[in-house]
Amino acid sequence: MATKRPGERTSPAAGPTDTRQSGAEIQETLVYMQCCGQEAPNMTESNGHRNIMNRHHQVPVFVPRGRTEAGWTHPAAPQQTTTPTVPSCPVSAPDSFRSPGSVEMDEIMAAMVLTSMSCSPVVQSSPQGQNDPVPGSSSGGGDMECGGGDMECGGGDLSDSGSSGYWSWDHDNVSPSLSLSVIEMDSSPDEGLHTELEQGVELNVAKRSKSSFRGAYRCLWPSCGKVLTSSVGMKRHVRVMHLGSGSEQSHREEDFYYTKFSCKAPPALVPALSSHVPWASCGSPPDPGPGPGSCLQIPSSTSSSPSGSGSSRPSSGPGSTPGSAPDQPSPLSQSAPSSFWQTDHPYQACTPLQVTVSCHNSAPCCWTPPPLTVSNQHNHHNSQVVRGRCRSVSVGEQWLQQNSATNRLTTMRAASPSRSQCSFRKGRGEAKKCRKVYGVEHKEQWCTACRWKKACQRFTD
DNA sequence: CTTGCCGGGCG
DNA sequence: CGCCCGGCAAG
Repeated sequence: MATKRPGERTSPAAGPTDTRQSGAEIQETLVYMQCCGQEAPNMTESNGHRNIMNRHHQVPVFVPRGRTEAGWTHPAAPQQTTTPTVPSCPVSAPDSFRSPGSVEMDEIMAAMVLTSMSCSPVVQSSPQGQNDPVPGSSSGGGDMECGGGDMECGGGDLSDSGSSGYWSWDHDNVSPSLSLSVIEMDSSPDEGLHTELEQGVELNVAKRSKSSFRGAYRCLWPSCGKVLTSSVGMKRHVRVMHLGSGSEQSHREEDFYYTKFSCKAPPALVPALSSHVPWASCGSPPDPGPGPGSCLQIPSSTSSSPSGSGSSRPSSGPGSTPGSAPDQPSPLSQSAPSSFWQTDHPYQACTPLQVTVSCHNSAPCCWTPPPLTVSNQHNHHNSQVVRGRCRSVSVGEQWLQQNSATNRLTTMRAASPSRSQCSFRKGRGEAKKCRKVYGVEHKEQWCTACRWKKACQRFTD
């Protein structure tokens, strides 16, 4: 587990997908970055390994586009005097470790990279993608390179942390979203359904992100459905109510626990969708839909990706790509989830096993095994992924439980009549047997089998 | 407890 | 084999 090739995972992170970066955006990014920069030290403290990354961008990875919310920063860095609210004066942050100028450059670079990363996990596989977005940076190629280097380093660090923190991302501050990437990559089989859905989702998300729409934020925490209009507020809510204000990580993780949804879409949908995700991810991950996908999966993935760690930073999560998924335009979201569920389970239950198990008798025996097998198979498929998920993180688990995906499965197992040793003994047939027909008194009229206490030959079922 | 039968033993 | 029966499982 320990070491993983940082380069592979992390560096590629940058996503070509999201290239649209206007000057304005950049500026915004800058602002945030700097704000973060200040924070960085604090955050870093907890995880020694991340230093490198932090230096350049401890950023909340996702840079809120289009809207500058002062709020974004404050939770993290209260001490900070300079209010980022005004995007126009990025330089204002005096605290940064380096001279403003250099910092600026690096930060910009970092920001871009991160931004891109957050947007498209897909990219992970293609390192080149990273650069794509960068071009925008007027600054210098040289910096670019540096940035890349840093990224890599960062990646390494991250991954390391990831490895160690597999079971508890809390430790490393590895946010759930990270896992996403992993899942996506690992997971294999995709079913048409899933794919379709995902595609749809993707599209929707894309649309959404492009067109800044106004929405509300809904807390995804299991039993909490709180809806707030401001992301800041939601973050705060999550942090305070669910994460506990104390933890530093919470700053970044809040993002995962809430989702943005458009006013149109009924909040209810949101949770549903997200809840499904877990399973969905199992089935179809491949399509790493950019940010969006990630958003959806986040909860579940959280747990799953142990190593995943690094690349997709927490950031991107829902927050930045806000809406992440949930609020899709109704139709999709609606259909998707429900279908997921229904399809899913039945499917699981029946599919594999029936085939696998050879039933001599039509009887119960056959049925029994299936569930078990199924579940197992399922797990195997995603092996790590699934397991990780299950085990892992609180949130993920909670989600799962909530949705009872797990529960159902479990239940199935338990419930499944483990008649076990199918002795093939015929259950009591409905047909009357000689004994019943003729009665004990007329034993002589019974068929020989019956007389011999064997299976009745006269009235076979 | 009653039934239906499997598994075996005996001749 | 033909006959019987001990014993188990389902109802």
